[in-house]
Amino acid sequence: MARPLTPLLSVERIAKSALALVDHSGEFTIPGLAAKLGVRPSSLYNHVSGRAEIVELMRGLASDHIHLPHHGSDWYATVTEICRQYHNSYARHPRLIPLLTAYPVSHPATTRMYNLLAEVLTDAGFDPVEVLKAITTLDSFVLGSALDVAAPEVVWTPGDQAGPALAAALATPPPSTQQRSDEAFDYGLRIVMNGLAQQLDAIQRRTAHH
Amino acid sequence: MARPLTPLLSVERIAKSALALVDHSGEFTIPGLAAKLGVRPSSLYNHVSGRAEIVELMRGLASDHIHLPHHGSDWYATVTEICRQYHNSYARHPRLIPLLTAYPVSHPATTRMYNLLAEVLTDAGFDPVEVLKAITTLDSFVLGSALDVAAPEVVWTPGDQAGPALAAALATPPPSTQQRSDEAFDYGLRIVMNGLAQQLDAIQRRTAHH
DNA sequence: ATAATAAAACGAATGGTATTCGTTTTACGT
DNA sequence: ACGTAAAACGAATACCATTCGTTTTATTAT
Repeated sequence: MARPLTPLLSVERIAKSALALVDHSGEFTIPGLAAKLGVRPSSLYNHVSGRAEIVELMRGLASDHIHLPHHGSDWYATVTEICRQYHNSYARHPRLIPLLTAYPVSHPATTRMYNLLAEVLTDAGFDPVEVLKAITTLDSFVLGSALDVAAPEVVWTPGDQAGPALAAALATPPPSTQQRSDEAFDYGLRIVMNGLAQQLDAIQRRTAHH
Repeated sequence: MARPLTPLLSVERIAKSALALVDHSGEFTIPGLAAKLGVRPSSLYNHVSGRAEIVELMRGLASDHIHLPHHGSDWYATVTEICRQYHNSYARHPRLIPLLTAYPVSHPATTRMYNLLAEVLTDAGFDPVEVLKAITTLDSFVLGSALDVAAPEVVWTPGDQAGPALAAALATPPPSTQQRSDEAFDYGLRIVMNGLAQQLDAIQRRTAHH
């Protein structure tokens, strides 16, 4: 087969197909992707440099759905919304997460988010050295929650190893895996945000005292 | 070569060598492990079922370092210590984390930890349905922090993409990656714990009110 | 228009990985 | 002492990612 009139492939088609493949099957292999695209594996290399780049393209597709809020007057609400957006970008593609955690790369959308977080937290009253830790805290929680979506943890099926307290906690039937995970995220985000608000109070009380 | 007087391999030797390999190089391949053990790849299969089992063995080695505290009277201190132990079991082997996130399996040490957490939180006054969410929150944060250790996020090297607020936050030089990560974990854990304490207050105030 | 260039597919080949199987020697239990 | 099973090996299989050379055709420049 020779060069077709209209190209069978494009970077975008490859990326979208790869993401669809991962979303659907959790697998990601070059032959598998090529088959889905009706093409031979080697053809992909005319458009992308290799597997790693395709993973980055998928990261981009997921990240680009992040819609950052405006820097409003209410830091609590703004940060909450940023985290929700960030979380959703992962939660939409749970099976992608293990691929992304393999190696870290900066993506423009992520950097934009960090910048906005830094601004909002700084304006709220956190001093620079705390801003960094606060961002890391939020980032860790969001990332961890994403993994929880991808890998429904032990807790939910501990079988007979569950003690009385854990068994009692598990007694209430989970509506669905998705909803369970969403509710857990909302709850956890509120916990973290309240912790940060409390920390901010402490800072301001300390400052006012001097 | 035939069966040697004293076996060259054992499950334990394989597991420890594999973990040492991952810790040192981040790579984990059967040929690589066999080479490190001075043995041919196929010999490993006389002791373990395959790559997946070796990963689980490594998970076990990491988890077994978890030393759970006694169920003391101070739920805040006890939960904090559990999380610290949990975190350390990951932080000791950062490069192992991506392998573990690939697919989730329950380990006895983890289940024990969940049980203890459920007990302590229940006794502290959380009702069963909240216990589950609280545990998930803590789990997500610890897991996310582990990923942060494994995959130093964008924040720390945003190059010229950093806005003024983020740049200011980054101005203070990090002593070391390890210490930066540890401090961030301590800070975040305090934030989350304070958030939980506040939530508990709200519960108890609500209960007393009725 | 035509000639040169580059794009975009393919097939074949390379090197790496996980795993299986049969073989051999030897340790161990009866 | 003998049979069995352990524990190494080498060879073979079946993937996977990637590279390279070939072919055909679109595009671009003269």
